[in-house]
Amino acid sequence: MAHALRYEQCFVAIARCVYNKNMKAYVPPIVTVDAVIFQIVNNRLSVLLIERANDPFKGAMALPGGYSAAGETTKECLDRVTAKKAGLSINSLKLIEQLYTFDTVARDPRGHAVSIAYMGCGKDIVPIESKTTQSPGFYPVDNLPALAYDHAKIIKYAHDRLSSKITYTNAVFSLLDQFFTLTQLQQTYEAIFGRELDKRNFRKKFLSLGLIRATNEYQKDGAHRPARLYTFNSQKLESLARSFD
Amino acid sequence: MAHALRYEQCFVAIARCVYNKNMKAYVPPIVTVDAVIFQIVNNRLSVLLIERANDPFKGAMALPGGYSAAGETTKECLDRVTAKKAGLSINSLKLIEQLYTFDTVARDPRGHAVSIAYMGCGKDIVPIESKTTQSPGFYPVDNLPALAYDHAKIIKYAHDRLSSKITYTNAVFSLLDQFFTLTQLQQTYEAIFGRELDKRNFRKKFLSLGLIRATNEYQKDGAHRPARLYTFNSQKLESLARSFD
DNA sequence: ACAAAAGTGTTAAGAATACACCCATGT
DNA sequence: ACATGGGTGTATTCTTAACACTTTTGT
Repeated sequence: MAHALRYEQCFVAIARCVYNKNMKAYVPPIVTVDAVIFQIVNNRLSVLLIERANDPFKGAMALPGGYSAAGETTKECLDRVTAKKAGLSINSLKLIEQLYTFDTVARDPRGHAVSIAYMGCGKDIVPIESKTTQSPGFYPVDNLPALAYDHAKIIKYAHDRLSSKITYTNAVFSLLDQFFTLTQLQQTYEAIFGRELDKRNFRKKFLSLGLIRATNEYQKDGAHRPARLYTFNSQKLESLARSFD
Repeated sequence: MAHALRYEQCFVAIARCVYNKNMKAYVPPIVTVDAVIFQIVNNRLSVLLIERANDPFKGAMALPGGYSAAGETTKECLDRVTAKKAGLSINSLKLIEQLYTFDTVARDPRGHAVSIAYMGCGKDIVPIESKTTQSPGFYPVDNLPALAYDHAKIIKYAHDRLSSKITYTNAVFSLLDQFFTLTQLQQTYEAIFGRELDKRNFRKKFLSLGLIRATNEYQKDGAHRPARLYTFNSQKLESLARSFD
């Protein structure tokens, strides 16, 4: 009975969605979420992938994602599915934002799916494996394996968004430790842009933006002069006075 | 029987979405689309609104929008609902792009709805009224009536997107006629930014971008010197070499 | 002493800003 | 002739881009 009631509620929900073109009843599209989670690994921009446990695309690498249910926001849904499949909570990220909603009818072989993609960034993210995780791991974006669905396109979209985001906001903070050297900062930009920047110009310009401040700490890191550590004035996303690069 | 079969298919669709947290069955969220359609009216940025025919928010002004069904892309859905409720096809727009997906659980009083918002721009758009249209009209964004749902927030989001879009792309073309004067171009920027620009600097900079070319035509428009007409080299969205303003 | 990365300044070219008058037309 | 909006240039400041050597440390 309780079940019957719920199914009736489903019917009500569907009935609202029904659209009578050509007198045919339509079902609502399935809503899924997908996460593009970046971090810097060995000075390379890398993205979190899992290995699909089931068909379709069983065995292929894919972004962590899953079905959304009514009553949870898509962000809550995202947290649930990344925790389950990739062993990490989006709360451990320093930045998470909605990217784009991908909706080609033929996208998912099982039927029409609307996928709301999010982009997240963090530092020193380590997936915690469990019975439900599917071999999560980070893969450099410039050398990705074959991917399920249209996930290669989604990753490219996220990478493009991140590239432009770091030019007009302080979004790099999300890929760095709280304290970092100017070289680490520059290498993060270079990893995302995929090209080298001039050291003197980079430092001059970045310091002039007033986003970061020097600390009195130094990082000793081998047989060379120690590097001064800097920190962001704000760990929240802010727009730059003038855009970068 | 045919109906029973379809409902079964619905169940299958829902069953895929069911998520058993706390052993409760969940229904998928409802997917809707909303259109933020801009045009310049009397040198003011204006947005297309309809008057809601039904509850909730019956009688209030709202963005045209409606339920998405499986088997159509969200853009196809958008075209269908704007044609029905506002009497215009999105094909009559010079620009249409997906904005953001709004998904707060409490957004729609009827239940959890995920709304995929699109932004469109055009010139000389005239809604064609029919039995299904709901008093469509354009309202200046700086003087909007009370709006249903969270549509005020969606319009602000679209306006912000448009403001930044015209600084790093040639997107203004979508709000202008094929041939236009530099004053019209400047007024379009001013209407979107909500502030005045210097005439000489504006012209110098815009012409230096190489996006438009002068024609040999002039627009005579009253008791003053006729204005030269210009045209965009491309009517497709392109990025600017350096950003504007 | 040497290897390795950190740190630092100048010059030249280009872009942004501020600002005021003459031009062509219709009445 | 006058009212109206169209059209134009210069000087200053700021920003960008190109470019090479010295400093500090560990071995």
